[in-house]
Amino acid sequence: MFPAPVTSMVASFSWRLLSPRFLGGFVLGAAASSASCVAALQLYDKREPELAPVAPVQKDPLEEYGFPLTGTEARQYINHALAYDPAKRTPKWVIEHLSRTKTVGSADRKHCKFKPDPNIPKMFSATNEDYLGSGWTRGHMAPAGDNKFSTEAMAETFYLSNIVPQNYENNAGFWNRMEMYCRDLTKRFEDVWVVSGPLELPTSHEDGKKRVTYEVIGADEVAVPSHLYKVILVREKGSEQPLAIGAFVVPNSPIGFDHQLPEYKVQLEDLEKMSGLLFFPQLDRDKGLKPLCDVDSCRLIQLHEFKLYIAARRVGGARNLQKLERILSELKEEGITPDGYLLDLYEKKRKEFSLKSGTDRDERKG
DNA sequence: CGGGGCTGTAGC
DNA sequence: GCTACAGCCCCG
Repeated sequence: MFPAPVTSMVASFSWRLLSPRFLGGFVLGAAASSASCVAALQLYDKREPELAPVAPVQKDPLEEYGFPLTGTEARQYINHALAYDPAKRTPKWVIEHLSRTKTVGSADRKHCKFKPDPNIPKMFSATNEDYLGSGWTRGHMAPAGDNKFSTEAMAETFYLSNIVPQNYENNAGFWNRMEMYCRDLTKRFEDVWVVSGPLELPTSHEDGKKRVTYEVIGADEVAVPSHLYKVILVREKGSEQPLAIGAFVVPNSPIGFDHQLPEYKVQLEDLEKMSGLLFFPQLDRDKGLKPLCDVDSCRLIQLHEFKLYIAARRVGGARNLQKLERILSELKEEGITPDGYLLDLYEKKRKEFSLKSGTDRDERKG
C-alpha cells in the first residue's frame, strides 16, 4: 500500500549492515547516505571518542514488520529501539516487543536511575537537571515495567533518550493505565508490538492562525510534547499475520479515571500525518488487519481496581506492622473493600512481622 | 505500576 | 569542603 521507493528505503534501513566504525557514534537511519549526515557523524566521532559500544542484540523480533521510517538517528537496545531527535532532546519514536515472559521477572526499578544515554553525544542530550524543578516528570516511552525479565534491559529504559517531559498526573494515571493494558494484551496475544512517542501538535490562536508552540525546559531546552501517541500491533498464537492494530493520541495533561482508551483512538494514517512516520512499513495492512478495539476490549482499569493494585504493591513493600495496617485502613476510609488477593497478601505479611518480632524477642533473650 | 524528595555516607 | 550515590521516605 506504500509507494515502492519508500518501501525500499525502509527495507535498506538496517542496523547490522552498518560498518563497525559507526558503532561508536550514532547509527543513522534512511538519511545516512546524505552528505550532511555523514559530515555530522564525523563530528560526533571527533568530539565523543569515548562513546560506549552498542549493546549486542541476539534476536530481533522488532524488525519483522519494519521500523518506523525516519531520517533521524536510531539506536537499538536489548528490548527496545528508538530514533532520537537531537534538537528536541527526546526520542522521536520508541518501538518495543512484548510477550508474556518479558513482563514478568525480578528486575526492580528501585535499583535503576535516570541518566543521560552514554550513546548520545552530550551536546544533543538532556540531563536530569533539565527536568528537576521544571514542573514536568520524566516519562518513559518504553516502560520500565515491560522489562522485568532483565535488569539490564530495564536499566536501559532509564536512559534519557527514552524519556520525554510528561505531566505527572498523566504519567502516573492515564498513560500508566495504557501501559498496563499493553502488558495485559500479552495474556491474550502471543506477540505485542508497541510504538510510543511525543507529538508537538498545532493549536489555534486568537488571530485565527494555527501555530506549533511548545515549552522547552532546562539549560538544554528539552521540548515538552503537547501529546503522546501509541501504536499497538497484536498477533495471535499460531497465526502468521498480525490480527489487529490500534493508534492512540493523548494530550500531555491530566486525564481522569472517567476516561477510556477508545476516546483517544485515531486512524493510523492520521497519526502518520501528524508524526511524519510510517508505522510497521513492512506490514501488509490489507490482509484482514482489524481495528484493535474491535477484537479486544481496549478497557483500561477503573479507579477502584487501580487503588487495589497500588495497595497490594504497598502491602508487599511494607516495612513494619504499623505501616501495613495503615495501608488497609486508608483503603477502607476511601470506601474500597479489599479483595481476596489483597487480604491474602495482607495476612501473609502480617504473619511475617509477627514471626520476625518473635525471633527478635528470642534474640534479645539469648 | 508510575513518579517525587530528603539524608547519610563514601570518596576525591 | 564538595559531589555522587544508595537507601529511605512520601505521593497518585
